[in-house]
Amino acid sequence: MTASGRPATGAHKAAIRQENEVQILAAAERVFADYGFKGATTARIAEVANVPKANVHYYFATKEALYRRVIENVCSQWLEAAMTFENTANPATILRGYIEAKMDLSRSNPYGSRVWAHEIVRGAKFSSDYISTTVKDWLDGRVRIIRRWIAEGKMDDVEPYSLMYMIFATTQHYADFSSQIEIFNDNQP
Amino acid sequence: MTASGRPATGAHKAAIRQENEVQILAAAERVFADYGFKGATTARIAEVANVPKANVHYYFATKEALYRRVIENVCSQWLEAAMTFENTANPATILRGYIEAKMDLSRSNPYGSRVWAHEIVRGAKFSSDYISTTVKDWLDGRVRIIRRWIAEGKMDDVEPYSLMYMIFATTQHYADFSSQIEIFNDNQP
DNA sequence: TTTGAACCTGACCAAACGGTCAAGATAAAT
DNA sequence: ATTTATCTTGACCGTTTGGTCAGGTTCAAA
Repeated sequence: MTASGRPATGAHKAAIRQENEVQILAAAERVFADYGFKGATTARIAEVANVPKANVHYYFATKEALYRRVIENVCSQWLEAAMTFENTANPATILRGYIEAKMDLSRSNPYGSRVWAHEIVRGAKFSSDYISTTVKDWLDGRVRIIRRWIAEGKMDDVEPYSLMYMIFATTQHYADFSSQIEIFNDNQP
Repeated sequence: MTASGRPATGAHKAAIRQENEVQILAAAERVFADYGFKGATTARIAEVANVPKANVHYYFATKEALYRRVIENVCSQWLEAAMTFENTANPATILRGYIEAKMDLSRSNPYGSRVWAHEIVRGAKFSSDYISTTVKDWLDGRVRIIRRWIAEGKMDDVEPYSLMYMIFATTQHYADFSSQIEIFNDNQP
């Protein structure tokens, strides 16, 4: 095995590695979403990815390592959705853009959202380091921008953290609780 | 074992059964909240409840039966919180009362909320029957009341289901995602 | 005091699980 | 053509898990 996780030589070998990693990661995302960390089995992930179980362990040493990769992929997608904060439009436009980007992600990648939900509800056992550094820095940055808007009289004086939590809660709800909403909606998606 | 789950004779025996069931259910709620259905072990539940593992199975035949009891307890608590809809105050007062009752439950019983979150994120495998009957009937009833308020011009014309989902999402977020919020809050609860 | 139903529990078991490994297949470098 | 590194996989293993069970204890009714 390559130490770096990147192939040493050869374009074909590189393509094989790339393709298998992507396939296993996608399968893992689905299975972790449906069963949580403990409930997901490497055998099931292998089955969904269409590779033998031993091959899953060839590309990802442990179930935990695979899970961490899935978690980080999801979260980095979300952080990118907040790029809209950087432009100079008015707060209403920027926040609407962020909310729409977040809703789009909930629709296009509900599995990732549900993996994250499992992880946090469980107590963020594997992701607390990541949250307390990368994610917290990101959030504090957006909160500072909101406070500036308020100071400049561009928006109502709301508690910025509560506002962000409300956006998180509502946008992710449609992915995380989709099974409940579908039942309420007479099983129509 | 009694077939009905209720003791046949004797006040003392009845008290023992009652006390053990309550203790096991409380322990199960905590453990299911922390680990999800699959991740929770009957051994851990027994440990938290301070009874031998075999005794857990004496009172609850299977892990699934115990889980179902926990789930139903949580949901019936929530349905009771919506009693405020029945009185004749104006919509703003009624909705504020409901939201406050829901927030109080999130604070007083975060474990139950998190068990429910695990269950729904996983796809509502064990609770879909309950949701499609009891919970759906309850929700449709509240939606009819909101539609009436709108028709009477007592509140803005918002989509009632979306409003209810927003209340669910925001009130439960503080219990379900408390580990994330605590980290954002510099690990102060 | 006897009897039997309900309660209690240590020891046990089969199944499922994450992970390992040796042996073979493939492809790039020499 | 040979070597070497990477990829592939069926078979296997130790551990954990939900659940069982036989044998014992407690308590109330008769």
